[in-house]
Amino acid sequence: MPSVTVEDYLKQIYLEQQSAPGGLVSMGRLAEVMHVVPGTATAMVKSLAESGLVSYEPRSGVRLSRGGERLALGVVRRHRLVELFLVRTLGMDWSEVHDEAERLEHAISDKVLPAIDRTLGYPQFDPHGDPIPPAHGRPAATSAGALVSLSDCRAGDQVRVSRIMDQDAAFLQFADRHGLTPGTTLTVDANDTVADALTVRDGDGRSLTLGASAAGKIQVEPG
Amino acid sequence: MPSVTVEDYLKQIYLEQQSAPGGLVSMGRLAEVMHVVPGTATAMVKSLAESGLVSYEPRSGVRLSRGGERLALGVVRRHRLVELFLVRTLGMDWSEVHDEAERLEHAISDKVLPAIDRTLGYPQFDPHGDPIPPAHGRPAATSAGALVSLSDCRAGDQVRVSRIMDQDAAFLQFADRHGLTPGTTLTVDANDTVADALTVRDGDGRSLTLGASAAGKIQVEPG
DNA sequence: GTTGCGACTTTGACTAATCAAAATCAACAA
DNA sequence: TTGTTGATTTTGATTAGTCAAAGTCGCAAC
Repeated sequence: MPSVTVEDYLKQIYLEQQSAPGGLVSMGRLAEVMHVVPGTATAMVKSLAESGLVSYEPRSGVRLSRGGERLALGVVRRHRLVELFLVRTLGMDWSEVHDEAERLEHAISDKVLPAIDRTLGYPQFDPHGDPIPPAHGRPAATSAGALVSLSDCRAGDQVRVSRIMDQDAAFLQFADRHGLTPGTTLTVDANDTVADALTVRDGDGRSLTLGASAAGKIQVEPG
Repeated sequence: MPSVTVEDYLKQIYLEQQSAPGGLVSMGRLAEVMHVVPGTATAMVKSLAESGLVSYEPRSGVRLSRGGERLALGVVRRHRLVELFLVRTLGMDWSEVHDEAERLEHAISDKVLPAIDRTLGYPQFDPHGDPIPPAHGRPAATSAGALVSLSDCRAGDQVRVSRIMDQDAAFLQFADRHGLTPGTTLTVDANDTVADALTVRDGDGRSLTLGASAAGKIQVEPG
C-alpha cells in the first residue's frame, strides 16, 4: 500500500504532467504544488524512482512510470467520484467538496468505491466537469470534443460551459452564483482584449463581465 | 489537529475504559488492542499525558481526561455514523463496514458529518446496535433500558436482540445469516450450562443453537 | 570564454511512531 | 526476609517525511 504522502505526490505529478511541456515535471513546480521545500521534493522523487513509480532525470524533471500512472489515476478517480458523491448524495456545496475529497480520496477502499460509483450511476464527469478516470485502463483521450478557453471566444460565439479549471472555493462560489456551471449555455457578447474583459449572457438574458484571467479558467465547448 | 494515531489511541482507551475495572486501562491491554508492543504504548501514553488528553499513573494505567474523552467521543461518533451510512446509503454488507469505517473515521470533517447525520435522519444506533454519541455532550447513560447477555437468559425467556458485541466479519456474517440482528425478537428454548449451549427460536419458528461464548456476544433486551 | 543567477541537489538535523531487548518494579510465595 | 515472575518502563535504533542551509550545476548574458 502506498502511503498517503506517496499517493499525493503521484497525483500531483499526474496533474502537472497534463499541462507540462514534454510531460516532464520540474522539482520546483512539484515542490510548489506539494507545499514543501524543493529539497523535500527531490528526496521524495528519488525514493519514488527507486520504487519504480516514476522515472527521474536529475536537474531535468520527473515523469510517471506505467505503474505510477496506474496508482495516480486511481487516486484521481477516487477524488472525483467522491466530489460528485458529496454534491449529489450529501447535498454539499460545489465550492467546498474539493478540500473534503482531498482527505477522503485516501480512505476510500475498493469495496466502497464501486458502491459510490453504482449509487451515482457510473458518471463520467465530476462537478467541475473534470473527467473521472475509468476503473481500468487509461482515460479517454480528451473528455468529449475539443474544449477551448472562454477567454479565446469571440463576440457572437455561442458556447456550453464544460469545465472549471480552478478549485478555489471563492472562485467556485462566484461561478455558481452566476450560473457558470458545467452544462450552462452562454453567448459571448464582447471580448475586449484591450480592456482584458469579456462579457457573456446566459439563457435568461442576464449578462456578466469577467476579467481575462477568470475567463481563462472556464473551458467551453463551442456550438 | 490530533494525528490519526492519536485519535486511534484515544478511541481505544475510551472503548476499553467502558469495560475496565475503575475505568483504568493497563498498558498491556492498550498495547494489545493497538497492535503495538507495550513499550510503544507507554511512550505514546506519556506524550498523550503531556498534551493533557489522558491522566497516566505509571505501572497503574491510563484514563481519558475531559478533553481526551471529547476527542474520543468524536471519533466513535464518526465511526458509527459512517458504519450506518455505508450499510443504509451505499448498501454495503453489515459484516464489512467496520474495517472501512476504521479508515474513514479519520477523514470525515465537521462539514461532511452533519450531512451524513441528516441523510440518515439523526440515528441513535449503528448497525451493530452500538449507541452513536451525540454531537455535543456526553452519551446517554445506557443506550435504552438495561441490556443483558443472551448467555444469561433462561429457557422460556422472550428477548429482543439489541447489540452485537463483536466486529469480526465472520461472526457478523453468521449472525446476519441467522437473523441475529438488532431488532429481532427471539425465544430462548434451552440454556444448558453443562453443555455450554443455548438454543433460540425466531418468529418463524426456526431454531439455532449457539455456544456460550457466541451467545455471550449478543446483548438482548428482556421482554 | 567567463560570470552570475536561479534552479536544483546534498547534507545535517528534527519529529512522530515504531520495535527489540535490557532494566526495573510490584507483588506474591516460600 | 528473599526470591521469582510477569507486567511495565527504559534505552537505543529505525523509518518516513520534513526543513534550513550549504553546495552544485547549467545556461544565458556579456
